Amino acid sequence: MLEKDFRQVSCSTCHQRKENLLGGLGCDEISHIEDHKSCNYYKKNQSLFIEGSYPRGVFCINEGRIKIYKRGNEGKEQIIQIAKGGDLVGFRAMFSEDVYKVSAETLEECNICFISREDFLSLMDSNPTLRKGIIKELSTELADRANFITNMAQKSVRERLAFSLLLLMDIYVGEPINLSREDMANFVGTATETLIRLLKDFKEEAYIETHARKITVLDRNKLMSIAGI
Amino acid sequence: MLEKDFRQVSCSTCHQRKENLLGGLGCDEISHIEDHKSCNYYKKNQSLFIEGSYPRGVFCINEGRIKIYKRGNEGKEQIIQIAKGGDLVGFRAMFSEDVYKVSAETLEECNICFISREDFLSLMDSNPTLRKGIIKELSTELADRANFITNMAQKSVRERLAFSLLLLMDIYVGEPINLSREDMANFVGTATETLIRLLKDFKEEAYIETHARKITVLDRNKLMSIAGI
DNA sequence: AGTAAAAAATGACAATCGTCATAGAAAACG
DNA sequence: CGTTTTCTATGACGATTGTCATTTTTTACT
Repeated sequence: MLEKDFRQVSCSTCHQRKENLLGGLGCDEISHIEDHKSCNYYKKNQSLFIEGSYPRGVFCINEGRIKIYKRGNEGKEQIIQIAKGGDLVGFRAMFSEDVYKVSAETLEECNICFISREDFLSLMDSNPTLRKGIIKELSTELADRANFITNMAQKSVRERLAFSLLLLMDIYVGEPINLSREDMANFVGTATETLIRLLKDFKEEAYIETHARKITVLDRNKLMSIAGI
Repeated sequence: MLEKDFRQVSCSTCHQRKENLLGGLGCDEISHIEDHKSCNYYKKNQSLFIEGSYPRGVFCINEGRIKIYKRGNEGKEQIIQIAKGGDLVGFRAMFSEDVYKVSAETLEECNICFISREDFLSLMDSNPTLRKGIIKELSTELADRANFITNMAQKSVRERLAFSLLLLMDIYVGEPINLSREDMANFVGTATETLIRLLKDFKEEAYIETHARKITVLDRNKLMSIAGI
């Protein structure tokens, strides 16, 4: 449970910022953001933005996890990415000068700051380090997605589930993976029933254990060999 | 068939350049590239770069088409993108300061210019228009790939084939689509045999016609409704 | 042009996976 | 604390799709 006074976060002391794309900012730049940003508390399952709307700025996650997803034709979500504390979200659409092509929604309680489009773009104009960081981030994500596409096309659901569990371990560091079965299925790219059946297999083979919806990985190496990495 | 004298292309008169990311360059910048770039003729099925190697610059396609692909664990290719005349290729890995995560190979005879990493990066430092163009391009491609992932996860092979044929129409403008069945299958993300069977269905339903390996779309609207767009 | 090699096409078959229906467990809520 | 609702789990079944084997067509090469 998040503290109430957590809701107003200071950029200058934010430990998340020091590790992320905004880590290289100067004091004056930070205080400028500090004065202009807004900081909000979000409940679980709240929407940050939806496909088709115009971006007005970027979201900087201080605490909590969110899903970035796209809806297919029948309305089914495909989760493209799960972002966590420290991640910047929603800047891609801003650069493409177009509407959002994906939606974002909190998976749990979150504290999230918001920096306006104008502030962020002017920061990028004046700060080459930030600029390079952003370009590098975009490029790295493109490579990740090429990999995601290849996995989708060539791996079985079982292999993709093993792969996804390993990815989720890096998102839920030190804690059990805590996603609804439907969200997990939409991340792996399968039907909820199929996902549940395969989780059961993994449980019986003792690669994972579950407590209610929470999943703990017991045999990381085995999952890696199933995932083919 | 490409003319021999096509092989040395001048940037200042290049009609491709005027339409692409390098369209906003100044005269001095162009002449600098002109002096430093190299220009090469490639045969069909020649490699531009492969996964795992370090990028030394960017490729600017003057004429011809190339495939960008990633190999899955069993060695099967997944085609991520097909680039054509005017496209810049291979700059993502350069920005991520890492090895290529994909490979590139010509699909036909090509004329391709090469600009070194140093030249290109310094051009980006000095030219804000180019920089913005690159960032926009990266962002747009990220959105495209989110869509690609969703299609892979949620559409049937038949739907993906219809979708792919529509994409290929934009790559083979005014000419029939000319890809090997294996490459098409690796683009759609299916087995070659399955692809051939579905092409046969489309042929029998008169949505396409084929002459040898070449495919002409007859009923664009029908394909759109199958693809779900 | 003629032959060799590669690519495309077809057939048969099995398995993965999605869908629908329903039961059971957990969570939410007054 | 019990009731409602949501989520998870399981069963049955069929369709889509991948694999292997083989034939036919096209392309490449001398």
